[in-house]
Amino acid sequence: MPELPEVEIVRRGLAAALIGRTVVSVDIIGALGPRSVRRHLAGPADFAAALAGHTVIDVRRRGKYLWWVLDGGDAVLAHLGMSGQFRVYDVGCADDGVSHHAPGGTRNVALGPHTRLRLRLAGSAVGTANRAGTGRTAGTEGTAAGRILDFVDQRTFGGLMFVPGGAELPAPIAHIARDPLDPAFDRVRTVAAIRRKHSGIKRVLLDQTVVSGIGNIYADEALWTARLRYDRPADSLSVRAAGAVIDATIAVMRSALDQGGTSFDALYVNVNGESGYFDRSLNAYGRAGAPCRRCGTPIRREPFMNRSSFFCPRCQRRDG
DNA sequence: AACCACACCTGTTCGC
DNA sequence: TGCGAACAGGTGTGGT
Repeated sequence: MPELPEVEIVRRGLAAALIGRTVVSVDIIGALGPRSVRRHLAGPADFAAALAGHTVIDVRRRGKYLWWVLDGGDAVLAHLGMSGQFRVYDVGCADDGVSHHAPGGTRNVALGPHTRLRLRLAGSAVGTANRAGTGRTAGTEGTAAGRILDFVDQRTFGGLMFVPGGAELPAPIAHIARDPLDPAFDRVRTVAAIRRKHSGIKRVLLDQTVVSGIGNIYADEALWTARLRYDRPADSLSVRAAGAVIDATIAVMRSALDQGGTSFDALYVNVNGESGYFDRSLNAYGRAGAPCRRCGTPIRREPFMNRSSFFCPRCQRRDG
């Protein structure tokens, strides 16, 4: 499931693939395609029309949301939900792609069963990638190349919307707190916010208005590292303990980022369809019955918030 | 105001 | 063999 590290991998892939490119067309695919733009209240046709003709100038992220900054200061806001993917394909010259034979204008890339949106982009990235000594000029590679961007989403929890004037921070996510990997993340304020909550610490870590980007997997991993059980009251934590939890989220998410993210199944892949490897490093999540890597006690799984919590019943304590 | 339960959604797996 | 239940879980909403 995509949490912050996975979304950041996708953001980097999108930045490389989209910046400097112009949206030529937007196709909304199949009966479920409109669901992927359901949060765009003006409707699918309006979404497609609003986006066409715009050039992408940046791709940014906050927590699990990412957005494309468009020329003119508008934005396309996206969330992967549980199973959303962006996939990038080069399809040769855009000019010879205008004779659309297959539905959706596909020339040589088949539509997958869960493809909800297909964008066609033209133009090439210009500018900063050009480095002295490479012997290449930025913009040469891929000039006039056509590129396809598919939004694929099996469970349709994800989606895109066009946000006028949303370049700096799209209004629909103004309530989302900064994430721990944000350079402007305020650790002191976040620790204080955590310690004001009477809920269990895991519930607080999953509250995107307190700190964003953390989902079920990395919450369990951070709590294992900090030796806290999921239901430990947040307002019972010392400043030091709450800080340790935050530091643990940072460490585990940075580590996952270094390994390309966590993949349990085909639901998370990068823009080239490749999986990450962090699942081999997990200490708690998905390890029910397996020995705790610290003390050997079998990891326990308990239902929690319509999902599962994994923890070591011996070295993760509810009481301080 | 703070907190909590639940709906939303599809494909896979499991038990009967 | 077939079928329904359980499960995966991030987010927004509405109720307490």
